[in-house]
Amino acid sequence: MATIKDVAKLAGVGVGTASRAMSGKGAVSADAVAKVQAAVLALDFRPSNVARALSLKTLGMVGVYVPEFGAPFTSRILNAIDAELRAVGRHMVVASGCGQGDPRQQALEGVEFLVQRQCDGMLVFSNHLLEADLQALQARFPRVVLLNRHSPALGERAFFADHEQGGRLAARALLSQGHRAIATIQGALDAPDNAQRMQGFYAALAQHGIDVKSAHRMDGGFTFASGHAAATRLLKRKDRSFTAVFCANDVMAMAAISRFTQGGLKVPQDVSVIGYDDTDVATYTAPPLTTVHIPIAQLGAHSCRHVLNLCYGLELPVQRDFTPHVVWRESLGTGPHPAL
Amino acid sequence: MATIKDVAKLAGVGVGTASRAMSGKGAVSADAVAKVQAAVLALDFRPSNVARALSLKTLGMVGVYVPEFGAPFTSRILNAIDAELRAVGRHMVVASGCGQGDPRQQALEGVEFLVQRQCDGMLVFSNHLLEADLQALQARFPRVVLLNRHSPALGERAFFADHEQGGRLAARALLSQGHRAIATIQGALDAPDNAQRMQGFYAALAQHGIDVKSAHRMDGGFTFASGHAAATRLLKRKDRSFTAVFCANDVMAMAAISRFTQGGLKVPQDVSVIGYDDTDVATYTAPPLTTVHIPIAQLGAHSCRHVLNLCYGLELPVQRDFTPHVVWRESLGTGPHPAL
DNA sequence: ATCCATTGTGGAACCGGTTCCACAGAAGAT
DNA sequence: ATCTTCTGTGGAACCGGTTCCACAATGGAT
Repeated sequence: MATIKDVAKLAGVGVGTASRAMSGKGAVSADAVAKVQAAVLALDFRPSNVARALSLKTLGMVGVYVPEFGAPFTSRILNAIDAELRAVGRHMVVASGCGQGDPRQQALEGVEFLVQRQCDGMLVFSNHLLEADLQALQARFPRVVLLNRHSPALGERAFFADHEQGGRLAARALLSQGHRAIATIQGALDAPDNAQRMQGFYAALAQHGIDVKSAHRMDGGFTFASGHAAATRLLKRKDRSFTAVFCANDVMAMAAISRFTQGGLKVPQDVSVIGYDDTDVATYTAPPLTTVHIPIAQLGAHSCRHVLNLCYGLELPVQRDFTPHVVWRESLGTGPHPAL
Repeated sequence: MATIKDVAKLAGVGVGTASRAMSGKGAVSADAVAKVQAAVLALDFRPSNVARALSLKTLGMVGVYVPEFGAPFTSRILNAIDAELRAVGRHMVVASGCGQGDPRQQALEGVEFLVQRQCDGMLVFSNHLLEADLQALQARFPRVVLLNRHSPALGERAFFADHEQGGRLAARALLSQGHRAIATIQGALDAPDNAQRMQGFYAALAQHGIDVKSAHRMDGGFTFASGHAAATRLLKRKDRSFTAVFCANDVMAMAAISRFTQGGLKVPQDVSVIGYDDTDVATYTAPPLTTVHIPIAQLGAHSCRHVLNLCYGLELPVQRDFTPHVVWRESLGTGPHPAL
């Protein structure tokens, strides 16, 4: 591999001149530039960005932590981030939660790994880190941005959608179709965004004096399997008075539809289902899923821009408003009551 | 940030000794080791692996190219790769296909990006690179491994499942359930693995003198939308004599089930559907999808090990046999003919 | 003719590790 | 007592870029 010294020698100039000629920073004569360019071409010179990184104290890379590549939001977030980074010539180093230990431990480890790799900045997508973990991280490594989660410690460096509003929207969608007897399958108990959407959901129902029987409140975990299991539990109840189910994400909603169908219930004729997230699968369930759209790609893109601004002094426009809305498809039918 | 010089000074030793004490390579007295360790702790010293990389000529990172994070296999492959890399203290740099240009152009760009970033090795997952592209890449950057695809240029550095066998298994599954009138929705036309599975599928049918009417052969593109569109076209045909559909991946199969259900056809009573890949969604469609399992996670893991062996002289065991098998669920019912 | 910017230049220092090398001192062999 | 190992050591060179600095040339103003 040719080095800058080879280039300088072949071009008949000093290394300083060669470096300036290539970077365009500093004064160089047109003649020198031409000679250097010729040498670069002749030698197929590619600068080592390890050496450059050592000198400039930046690798031009941003770390991204995701719990799992297959999780609902992950792919959209990563696509958005990669596009933003590549657009400005940076790249991403991804760490996912692996190894043994609980999810928090995995996240701590993954993040630690990224810190050690000397990323210039970091994007973290995790429900399992504690506020104290974030605080400690942020003290040691200031250029962290948190995705899909609020955090006092991070303040402006946390990007999140209004999940309470999302929950309210889901509730209103059900009420507007005449449902009153409602069941829920919530997401991971320790996930803040789960708590928010459920809170918004129950609050909007309460406004109309409606309550979800505790017997119809199922715990889930945001996964296919947990949604399937929760749906099974709902089917097994003797009291199957509910006419609609709110699932805290689409993955669980899809599994629930699958389970209901297997159990002989028709969606939406026998039971309506509303999901949350509007991930890719939602359009292609049977029937297609009515769900609350979360603009997660934008959230990924803008949080990435924020990191870029922090790390490289850029001034990319950053937006912080990620308002959810309901996408109407076919899994939500009309219920027995008048619309509210 | 403390440097090794600070550590050496505080410990009262030379930098050479400090380096040796930390790495454990070379002779150092127990006394020196103790002093260095104390200094490391006192200063919270973390070696710069940029500097280390410059000296050792390796960054300890492996590049991974994937066309899209949300594509069916992507998440399983990435999970597997990340686990393997982290297990040996390496990390991955991911580039996805973004920017404008056709998929081939995007792949070329993404791969080029990784080369320039000086990865030690590279894992490429792309159907769109031409054989000539692979040859050129491999000449310039020898430590490339190709995923899910055969390539003469790469030989042992290409890892792939036996998709012809997969296609045959799908055909036999349909025949064994008494189906003769069969429709197909194939994947991307330019994808080698699509061609292989379709070839195996048609060959196995032909062995029993059965043909798929050209009117029942639909083109797809491995995406939800393309599967949905193909199913729509099948529904619109006046001649709806088929009793089963083979879809070249699960994503299209899921969309097809959704579309059939919407069109008033019951799966599997009116039409059977068999998918391909056995991705996460397959278990939770309505009804659950019978499909051909491809051990893609193992393929990811073992190709990654191969790269590790190439790059770092490791001797991790590498397996190259990725035999598909059918996973029986409920979307495939019995047809009107005797089993074959 | 003298002075002062201005422009362009080569080389050295620097980034922070690893490793080679020369050399000191102790232990063992003759 | 002398000669050889052997262990441990500090410092210098090195990796390949960037940038600072001293120092020409060049040109214009006085």
